[in-house]
Amino acid sequence: MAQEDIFKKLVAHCKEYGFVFQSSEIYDGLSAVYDYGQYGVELKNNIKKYWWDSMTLLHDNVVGIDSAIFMHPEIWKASGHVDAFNDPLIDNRDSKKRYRADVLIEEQLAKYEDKINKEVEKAAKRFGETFNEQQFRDTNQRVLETRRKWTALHERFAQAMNDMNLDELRQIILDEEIVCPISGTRNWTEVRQFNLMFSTEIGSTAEGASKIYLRPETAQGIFVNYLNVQKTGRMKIPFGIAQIGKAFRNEIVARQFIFRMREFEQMEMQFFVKPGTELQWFEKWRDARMKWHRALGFGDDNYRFHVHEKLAHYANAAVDVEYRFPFGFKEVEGIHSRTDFDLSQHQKHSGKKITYFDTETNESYVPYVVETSIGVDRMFLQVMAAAYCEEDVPSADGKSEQRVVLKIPPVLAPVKLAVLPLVKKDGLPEKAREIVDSLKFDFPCRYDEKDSVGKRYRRQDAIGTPFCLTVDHQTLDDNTVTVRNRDTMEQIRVPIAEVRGIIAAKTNFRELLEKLA
RNA sequence: GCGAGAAUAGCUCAGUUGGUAGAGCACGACCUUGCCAAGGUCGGGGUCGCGGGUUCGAGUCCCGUUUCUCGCUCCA
Repeated sequence: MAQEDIFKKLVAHCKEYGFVFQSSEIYDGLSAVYDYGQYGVELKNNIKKYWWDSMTLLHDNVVGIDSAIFMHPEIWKASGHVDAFNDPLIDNRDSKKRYRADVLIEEQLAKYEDKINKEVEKAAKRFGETFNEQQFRDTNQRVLETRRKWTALHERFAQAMNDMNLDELRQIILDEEIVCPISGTRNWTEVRQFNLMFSTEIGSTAEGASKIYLRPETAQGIFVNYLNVQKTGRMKIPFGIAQIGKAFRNEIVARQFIFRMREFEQMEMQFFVKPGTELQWFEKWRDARMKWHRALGFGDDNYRFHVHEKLAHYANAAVDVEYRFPFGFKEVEGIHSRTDFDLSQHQKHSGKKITYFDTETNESYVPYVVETSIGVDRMFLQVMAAAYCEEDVPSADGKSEQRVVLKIPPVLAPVKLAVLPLVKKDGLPEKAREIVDSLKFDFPCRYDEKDSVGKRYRRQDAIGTPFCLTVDHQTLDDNTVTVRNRDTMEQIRVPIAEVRGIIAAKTNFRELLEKLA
């Protein structure tokens, strides 16, 4: 089956079985925003717990925080988001191509510079042989003319960018007769600005409200709390701060289901280190994070690193963990060596000294940062994609049929155990209810008595329940039940008293975390 | 954001030249069977995405709009 088909089925499955719904669906939906359903929220919470525990339990030098979504507007100037997230874009109506208006104008400036250089080069070569005063004057005139144009354009452009005057930017493109490289025409649309940050207002308008942004990443909440945590937690470098929280980006095109959403959740850990040691910590965390992914058992070959060739302005090393999705390898997590960019920027913009005094070396420095940043929603999609299976199984009449099963690692599964009376009579339902009541304090259990037991097994397969416990007539005699394994469909008969221990051992985080320690 | 296509029950879909909406599965109740789904009987559920227009009459034709899919574009 084509990989895209599997992806479509996965999306349909997510909706049909209560994992993910489109936001505001009864009002025709809201683009690129999704809600998690009754099983989705359980899976998502389990993923978050796996990450949180692996960070804060396994490392005594990593602590968590939960910072607010609203932050001081100056933070986004310091971080570079206000500038970087405000690109002016223009479309060519003929080629249907979109360009950054500022880039088009910069290219025009570069053309002038080329022209000047070529003239000068040509003249130097010619006058090396013979000198002609008239030619010299003409060349000089042309160079001066071009240089004048360059200067005028440069000033006009700088002014327009400074004011973010979109009409002026468009006018510059028209005046300079800039054409689309594809269509060669000057049939341009208006210049539009797509601010990737959502904004709202804080304070009552009567008293003069001020613009405030919904954070486009959670990292800055950690950076601005660096001093608080370091001091109150008596943290010594190296140490890390972990955070799970929502972030918001007004994506121009946000598609591919929950892979790219306008409102999404990040799990980020910023690890503060001594300058000069950042690359070895970068490597350590890169490997630790890969281990975390592979410990889930979806197959080591389905993960790979993607090393960034082009680095963001703040980074001196960056790598992605990619997973083989049905639509190709895609980024799930990023590990970045962010240098001291963020803390230095906040030091500059806030005017507060953000340095660490190292008592071992008696040095004072701005710490370097190694970041691990993973999207909860992408991780959720990755688990669902990896878990979704269509299997041929033998049916009662000897033929083969298909079952859809989510092979979610038991520790992440939304429901751990389904308790099923074999028949809906003879006191079996009552006995089954009794078992649910005794186990519901330990892990999520579900009771189901509707339809044949085979059908109930399939329903549990579809939501990834790792174990089904069946109460039959023998149970009433000797207090034993059968426990069915989701993946092998094999059953074992065990005393009721042992069920709690068996299920708990397989669904506890301890076993998984021990692989990472 | 641009272009093309689509939208009818929870899901998958049918619905003729315009004449007051159907199937299968799913769901609920009861009966029956009883360890790997789809026996029987009965039942609930749709202002046909939304808003206008044409018409005696619109699921069907026209316009707008929203959402989705695909392509382009974008993507710290």
